[in-house]
Amino acid sequence: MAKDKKSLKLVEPNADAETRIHDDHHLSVRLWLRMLACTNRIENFVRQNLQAKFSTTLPRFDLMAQLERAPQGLKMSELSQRMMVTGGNVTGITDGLEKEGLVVREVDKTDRRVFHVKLSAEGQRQFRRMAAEHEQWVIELFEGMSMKHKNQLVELLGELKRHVRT
Amino acid sequence: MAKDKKSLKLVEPNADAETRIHDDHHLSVRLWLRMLACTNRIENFVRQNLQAKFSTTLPRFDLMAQLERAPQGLKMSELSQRMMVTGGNVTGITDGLEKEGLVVREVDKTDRRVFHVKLSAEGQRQFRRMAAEHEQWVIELFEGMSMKHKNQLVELLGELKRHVRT
DNA sequence: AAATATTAATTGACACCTGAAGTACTTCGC
DNA sequence: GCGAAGTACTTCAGGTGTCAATTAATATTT
Repeated sequence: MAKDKKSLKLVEPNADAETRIHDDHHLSVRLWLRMLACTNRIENFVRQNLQAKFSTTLPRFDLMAQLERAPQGLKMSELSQRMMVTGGNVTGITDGLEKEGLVVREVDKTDRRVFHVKLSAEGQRQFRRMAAEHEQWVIELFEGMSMKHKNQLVELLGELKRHVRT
Repeated sequence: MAKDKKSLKLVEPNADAETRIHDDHHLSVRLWLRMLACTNRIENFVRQNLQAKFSTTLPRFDLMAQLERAPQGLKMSELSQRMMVTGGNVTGITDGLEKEGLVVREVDKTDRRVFHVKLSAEGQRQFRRMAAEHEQWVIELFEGMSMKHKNQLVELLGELKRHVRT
């Protein structure tokens, strides 16, 4: 049952658009699941290594990494923001690191509500050792991929990050 | 102190290679951090919505999603593999869902160690409602990005996923 | 200055997650 | 058949994560 040309012109563009939209939606979910799978694998690998070689955890490492880049110290709220976790969580991790002497809470002179969290000398030493290894693990994980493709990924993820703001 | 041509030929290519390698290493870490930032944002968004609109959590949703695609049921170990989490964890999440009647554990006829976990009728109903909304959230999050770029991302992440195989 | 609102950090309840140890069952090798 | 090895799942301790409520200090309003 062939349709005449007029009918085709009216109907098919809509059908195509719908197909395109449907594919696009499917594509978004597919993309999200694939992203999740990749990060999970890498995260698991890094976490296992941190545990096996340094008896520490990813959140502890992450917190120390933030502090290493901020020698003047960071407020609890700043850590919370940068680590993208809630404040209560930061309290717990900081407590643990402080108990082990890797981190110190310094009181603010003018606002007694805030702490400036800093790496201790021991914390710096330990972090540097871990960071060097950590970099190797990441390099190893990504070594199968060409620099060109890595650059493309960084670029596309940057775009995504901007769109996902808030 | 100028070096002669022979010396230059020997040394400079190495220097360039080292620079390139260093950039490449830096790039890998940069890429990893950016990936992590993206997935964290999306994950937080989805988790908050699941909590607010369905009073459930991402792991529960994830487990149900796995079961929905496998009407014949999945063993605990299969769930563990597919969700990329440990077995002990799956036990806990399944316990919770079973207690709420969304999931059932059926014993295997021939091997009394294994369970076949399935969605209950109620579980299927509830999951379908959640899945429809979930898809909308994901589409919304990715809507700023062109289909072409999404396809590129899927492609590149697929390559990465293959390389990261344990 | 006193009342009110806002902000920084902590606490507590609950869910997740891992790794290691434990239980129950099946299979292997003789 | 029978004991050892292996497999499927659970349990437990400890760290991570959320949200909501709380405490303490600072800012604002009147």
